[in-house]
Amino acid sequence: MSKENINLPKTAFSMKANLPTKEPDIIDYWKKIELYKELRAAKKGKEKFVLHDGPPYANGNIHMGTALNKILKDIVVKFHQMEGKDSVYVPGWDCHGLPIEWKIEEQYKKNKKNKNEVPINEFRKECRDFASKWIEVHKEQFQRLGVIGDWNNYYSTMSFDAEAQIVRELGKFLNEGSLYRGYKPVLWSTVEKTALADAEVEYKDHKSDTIYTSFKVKKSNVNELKKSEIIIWTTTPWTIPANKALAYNKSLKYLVIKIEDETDFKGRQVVIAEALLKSFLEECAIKKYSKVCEFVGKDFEGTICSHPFLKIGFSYDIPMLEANFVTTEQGTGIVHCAPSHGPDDFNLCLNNGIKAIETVDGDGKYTENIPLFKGLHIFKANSLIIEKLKNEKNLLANGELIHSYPHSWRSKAPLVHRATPQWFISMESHGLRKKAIKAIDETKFYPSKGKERLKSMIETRPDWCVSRQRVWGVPIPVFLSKKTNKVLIDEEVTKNIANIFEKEGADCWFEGDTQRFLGKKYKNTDYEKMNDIVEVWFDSGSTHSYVLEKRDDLMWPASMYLEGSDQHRGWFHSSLLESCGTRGKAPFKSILSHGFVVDGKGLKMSKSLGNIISPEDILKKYGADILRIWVAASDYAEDLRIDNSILEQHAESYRKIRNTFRYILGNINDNYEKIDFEKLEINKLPELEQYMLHKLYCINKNFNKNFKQYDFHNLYKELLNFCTVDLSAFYFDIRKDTLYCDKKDSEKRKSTILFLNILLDILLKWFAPILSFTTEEIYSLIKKDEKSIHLENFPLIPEKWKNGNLESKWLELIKIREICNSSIEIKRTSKEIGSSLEANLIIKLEDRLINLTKDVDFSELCITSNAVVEKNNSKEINVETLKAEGQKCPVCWKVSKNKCARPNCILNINA
RNA sequence: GGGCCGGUAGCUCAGUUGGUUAGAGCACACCCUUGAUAAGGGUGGGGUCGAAAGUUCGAGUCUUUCUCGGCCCA
Repeated sequence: MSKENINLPKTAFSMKANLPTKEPDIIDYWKKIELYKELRAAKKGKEKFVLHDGPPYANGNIHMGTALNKILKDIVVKFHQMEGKDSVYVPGWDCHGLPIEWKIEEQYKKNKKNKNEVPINEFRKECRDFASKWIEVHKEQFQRLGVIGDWNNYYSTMSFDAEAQIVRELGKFLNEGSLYRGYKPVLWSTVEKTALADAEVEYKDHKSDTIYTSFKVKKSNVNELKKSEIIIWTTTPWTIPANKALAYNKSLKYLVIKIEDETDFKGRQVVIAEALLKSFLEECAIKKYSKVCEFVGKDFEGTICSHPFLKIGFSYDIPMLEANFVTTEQGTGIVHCAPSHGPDDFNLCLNNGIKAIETVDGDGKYTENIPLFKGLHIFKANSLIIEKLKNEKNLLANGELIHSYPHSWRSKAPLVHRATPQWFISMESHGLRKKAIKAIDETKFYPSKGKERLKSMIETRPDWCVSRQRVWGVPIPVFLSKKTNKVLIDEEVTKNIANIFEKEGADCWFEGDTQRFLGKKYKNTDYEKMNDIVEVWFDSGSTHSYVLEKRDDLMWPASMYLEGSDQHRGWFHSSLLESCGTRGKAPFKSILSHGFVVDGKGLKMSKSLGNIISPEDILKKYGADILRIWVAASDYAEDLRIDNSILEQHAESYRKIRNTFRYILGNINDNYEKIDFEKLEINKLPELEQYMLHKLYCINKNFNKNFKQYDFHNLYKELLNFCTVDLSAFYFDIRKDTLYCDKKDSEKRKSTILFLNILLDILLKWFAPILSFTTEEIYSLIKKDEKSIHLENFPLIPEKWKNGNLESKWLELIKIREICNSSIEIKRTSKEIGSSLEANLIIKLEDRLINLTKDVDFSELCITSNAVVEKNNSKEINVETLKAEGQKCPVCWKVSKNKCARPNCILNINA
């Protein structure tokens, strides 16, 4: 009966969220109202914030890392939009490259189709279709996360305009002269028949053949050396036929020893680093020997050796060269150098006038430059080489070694270093390295440690190899003169090629008449068209040129690039180099990098550990808003942990937030009234509401501070704590009495409702970038005429809400309240009372606090039936709890011997 | 193997230039409430700050070594 006399909360906002079924409806709604267009229209002409999307590879379903990245981007974009900026987000995809090519080749293998018999453009079309298919899948998956962007006008690296612009960009390097044709050993896969990018290489254990072999000294300034042989150790016997030099360390100590064992080497003098003598003797099973002499490495200067295969046709001189990469970690202290098969070897030889030649072809077979072995596959050569070395009596020992070795990430086949003609962008010739380092200094990094990470990479990286011997990509638009073998450099030709690509796509490079690329100035019979393609990092590193610069809705440079920390060597890196090379500046003003998603124990997710958790499963079980909370609550500067218990915890927090909204909505009965903050007459409000306004002011201040630093986990934590500590356990609990029991026209109740309206307005906006779905659900409930919460701006909280005096007073009150609670708890545990309304308080305070709190009703604050304040002679706060005696008011449930003080109380009405 | 980054309660995170008994929320336990109810309130337990050594009157904070994890590189 009494329930009719009180105002119980009533709302259409359900307690149960049901996000997995509700969220897709909200996405449909956003599509229907064309939210992205609305967002642009709402901020037309405002300052832009452009988060330029790093294109994910259009291949396979998204994983947690992608989900994290996209949600974080969306949170940043939404924050800036609500800050008042025109915050534009255009998603993009990376489409060219080896992984897709492999997928198509796999299909061919399944269907017993031979790739070499398929016309190149038919193959390319299949790659293109494959990428297109995955773009569509990704689009749905990203939108399901709540990500708002220009999904209808996304960019891709394979669009014709992109392919054309990539040609123009590369042309800039070509025409200025920093793109050069070099001959360098690159990591090569004999299975895929291509050079591999660093990112395409994985290191894992591999069993290699090892040999100790000897090089006879032909000429030396040291007498004892003239009668000696140099010993080398290698894990790649197949490179011996390509040997062109030996390297020593000038500061190491070396020994000449005479072997006495009854072997091929009996009586021969060999040279070895002193530090490695022991292991050498052991591994070569040398028992008897004598020391002849010792000397330091620099004495090797001028020494010339002959090849172990001297007698079977390898008659060229082998000089000994000084190199600081020679160490005493393993081997003999002298390193065999094959300039075609190792970067160190290559550089050392180049500096000494020894050029790398083509020793091994793309299939992994020796070329005609290697006598005796021509046509033999290098992976089958070791045993033959070992046998021949034995025949020549130049093999001391051979064995096997398991060590970390580069492999192709696709085929898992071991890789080799192979000298091939490649296209490079020089880091030095036009000051690229310098420009890039300067650009890094001018960029803001979140977290700041990213700056050093990127810088140290740029400082030490070699020239950028931009060519690949594959087909699915943008062709390197270059012609070589058949007469001079020189590169044709003519801006007009580059421009011409780009314009053709723009209309027809890059496929046309591979078929039809080449004359039209050359124009009228040159004859196609005089030039050879190159068939290499551009590596994909150049594709994506150029997005700033064909996305940021080309689109009217975007701007160059971007406000921010936001990717996983691995992209310091990926997209951040290639974008920086490309842009500094062509424009002298970075294409971004700031970089935000995030860590990796790991499991609950901090281990990376892997099939073998079985700890992989997919976004799809989370969406099905919890919904996107929970995933978004996980992103917001985690510290992205480090790795982000996720597992079921972590998600469960965030789901629990979500329920708390949801119920906070539900309490407000219930008490205002879903009748939201917009309050003008500026016109608010604060002084007319009860002090509690004034204090809560001050609270809002403070939290807003921190909110803005945290946002400025992209410190979302602290921002979210403060909001969550506000909901639990300040609202649920404090303000809401206290004001239940007023809301439920006061007459609707009571001033206090009206003030409470007023505050709840303010609170709802502010909370919705604060949470909108994170809880994109839930806040929209609420918004649609209370604002029938407005389209979306995401079109709103963050609240502007008037300075006059700040009230420092009130804060210090209420901090004291809260302290007293806590002591009261402890006192009540004692009586509760002893079962003397149950509800706090069964208690009366006697609070003893010192004079200072008595004066401070003389207008305070502690029974209201502590939710008890009565509370009296008495003077305390000590500085302590003492509280005594007594069981309230009398009758329980059926309306407000306060226990009293007297009549209820409330005017609308039933007891009074009946009396 | 090398470089960089990190390890604070079961979980997510605070912890200012080294300075009292290391904090918050969640989770947990117990109690209350049944007018936010698959909700709400109260109280409480829980940490040798990854390990060891060192510098210091004093170390979560500085140094070194080790260990575990992550990213990048070879």
